[in-house]
Amino acid sequence: MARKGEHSRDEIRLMALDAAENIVASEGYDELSARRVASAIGYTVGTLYLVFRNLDDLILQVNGRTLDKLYDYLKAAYPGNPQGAPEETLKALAHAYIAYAETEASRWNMLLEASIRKGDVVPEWYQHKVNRILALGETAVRAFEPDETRAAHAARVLWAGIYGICVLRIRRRLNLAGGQSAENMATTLITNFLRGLRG
Amino acid sequence: MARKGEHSRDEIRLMALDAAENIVASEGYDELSARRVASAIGYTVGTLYLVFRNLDDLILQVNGRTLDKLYDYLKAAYPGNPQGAPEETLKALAHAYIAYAETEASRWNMLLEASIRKGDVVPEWYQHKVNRILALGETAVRAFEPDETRAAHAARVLWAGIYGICVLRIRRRLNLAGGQSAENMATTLITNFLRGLRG
DNA sequence: ACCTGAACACCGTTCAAGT
DNA sequence: ACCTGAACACCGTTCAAGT
Repeated sequence: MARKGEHSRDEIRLMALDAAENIVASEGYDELSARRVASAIGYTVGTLYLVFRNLDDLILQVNGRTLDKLYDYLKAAYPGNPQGAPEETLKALAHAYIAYAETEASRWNMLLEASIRKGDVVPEWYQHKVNRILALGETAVRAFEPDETRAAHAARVLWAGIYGICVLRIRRRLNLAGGQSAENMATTLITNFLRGLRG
Repeated sequence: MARKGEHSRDEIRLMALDAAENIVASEGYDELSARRVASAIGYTVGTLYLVFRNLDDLILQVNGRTLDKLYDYLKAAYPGNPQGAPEETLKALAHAYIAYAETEASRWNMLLEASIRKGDVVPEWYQHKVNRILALGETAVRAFEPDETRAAHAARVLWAGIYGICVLRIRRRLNLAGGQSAENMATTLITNFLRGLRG
């Protein structure tokens, strides 16, 4: 199939990431394997290990792209001027986050599945992508909590809450009670938390 | 090894669940496999499939036992009379939940790892065990929200928040900022949410 | 230099065959 | 009746060998 020098190392890398995303999107995370990615791009498994450290590395890089897409998605939902109505801004952000987790369920689920092998640490570039997303909410929270450290703390707590709701939704653990939607739960969370923060 | 009739079907079942818990506790969820469980109890893999539908079924049953243990653990931390100070009760519950997730990290992580194969539904007995845990918080929330439906909703939102914090902790995604502990985050969440609920 | 192909040590699941 | 053992169709990862 693929002959020598037909694709650069970076081309192979991008082809592999695309292929991985397609497999996960169409058949689910469980169907993702190094062998399947390799055959999808017309290379042997061995080749993948010239480009990625291992399968976890490939997954981490797919997740990096997902975090970028999520960031863009949230930015688009961000209603212009945060000075206007910070509470509405936060709700819009949360609902956009939930909408992304839902419409791109396989991709978002992959963020959750990615396990950190013991000893490994989340790389710095990955942390950066996460922090950029958190920063979106932080700005809005500062309207309620001027102290920067406390605002950062509060924003993270809120985000963890929305995150928990999404995990329960994606893991299908939310049909426990009277079918409350993730959106309703997020609204309840934000409304009460911010009212409490105001004093 | 094991000869005919040496153990009843139910004995084999319990031996397998114990063995699975030991493997996960000592070597992590990734090391759990049907073959390893089988050899740990001195039977062939095939035997496991006489007792369990498949590996996911085995995992689900281990998780059922974990939910029971978690329930007992939370009950023990429950400070007697909820009439006394409901906010303290909720904080005690949340901190106990976090403490369990931390001290029994491998077990709690397994609850999260268990994926619902598409088409499958969480069985009724499992739902029941989850609901029993949620009910603990619900009672305390009713002091702030007399309406039963709304109290149930609020309790679930709070629980989802604590859950999210625990997921982030277990997935090692919490060392993002100034090392805020899960306990601090839970306290912030509960304090503000309840203050908001009060009006 | 770049990639292959086979090997190693594993998987989950099934089921004819043995005791 | 109860359990085995081998088979099937897969894994992740490595690395000598080919072009």
